[in-house]
Amino acid sequence: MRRDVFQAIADPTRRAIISLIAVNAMTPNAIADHFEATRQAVSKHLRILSECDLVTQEQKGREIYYSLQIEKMKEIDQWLAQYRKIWETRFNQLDQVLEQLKKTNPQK
Amino acid sequence: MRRDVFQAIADPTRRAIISLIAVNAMTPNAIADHFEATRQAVSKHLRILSECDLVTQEQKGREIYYSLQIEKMKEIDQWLAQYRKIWETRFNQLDQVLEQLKKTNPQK
DNA sequence: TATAAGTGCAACTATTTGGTTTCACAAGTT
DNA sequence: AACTTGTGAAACCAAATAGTTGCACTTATA
Repeated sequence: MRRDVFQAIADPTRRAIISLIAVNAMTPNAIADHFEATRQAVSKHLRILSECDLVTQEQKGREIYYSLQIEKMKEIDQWLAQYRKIWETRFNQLDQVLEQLKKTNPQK
Repeated sequence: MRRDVFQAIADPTRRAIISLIAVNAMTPNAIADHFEATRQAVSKHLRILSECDLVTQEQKGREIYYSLQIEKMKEIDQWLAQYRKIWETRFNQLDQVLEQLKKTNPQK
C-alpha cells in the first residue's frame, strides 16, 4: 500500500478536505456535512491523510478534531522547487530576448 | 476517467519520467531504458501525461520526442500557493513570538 | 522491395481504490 | 442502566489503475 503525499492529494475529495481543515480543525462529521460523501467515506480519506502525516488528530471528549499538518505540504513545495527553477530560468531567458528585441528594434 | 495534474503526478514512475524529460526531450525508448519498465508501460504513462497536457510531443522522422510542459507545473504551484501563505504566516507569527521572548527576556 | 526500428493501441489481468453497509466501542445524556 | 452521539474498522463491491502481451502502422535502411 503506497502512501505518500502525492498519492494523497491525487483525490479531489481529499484536496477538498485539506482545504476545509487548513484553517480550522474539524471533526469527521462536520467535514462530511460539507460534502455529499458519507461520514464513513470521509473517515477513510482521513485515515489515508493521517497515514502520510498530512493531518493530525486531537481527541476532545468523544469528538476527534482533525487539522492539517502544514509542514507536510512543504514536501510538495520542495519537489516543485526544481521545476520552479526551470520556469524561472526560462522566464528570465524570455526576458532577455525581449530586452534584446527592444534594443535592436527601438520604438518605431 | 479522471485526468488532472494531481492524478498524473501521483504515480512515482510518472514523476520519474517528468524529472527525466524536464531538461531534455526524450523518446519513449530512451525513457524506458532508464527504468525497469517496458517500453509499452512507459508509453501508457506518456499518454496519461499527454492527456493532462503535462508533456508535449514532437515527431522527428520515426522518433517522437516528449518534453515537459513546464507551464502546466505551475498549476500545482498555484494550488500550493494558498497553503504557502498559511505556513509563511505561521512562520511570521513564530517570528513575533521569538521577538517577544527576546524583549521580555534579554540576554542573560 | 524486404527488413528493421520506433511507436501507439487494443485486449487482458492482477491489484488498488473509493465507496457503502454493517458492526463495535467509547463518551456523553436521559 | 438504557439510550444517543461520534467515531474507527472490517467486509464487501464496482470501477480505475498499472502492467503485460500481441498487433498494426509508419519511417528508415539494406
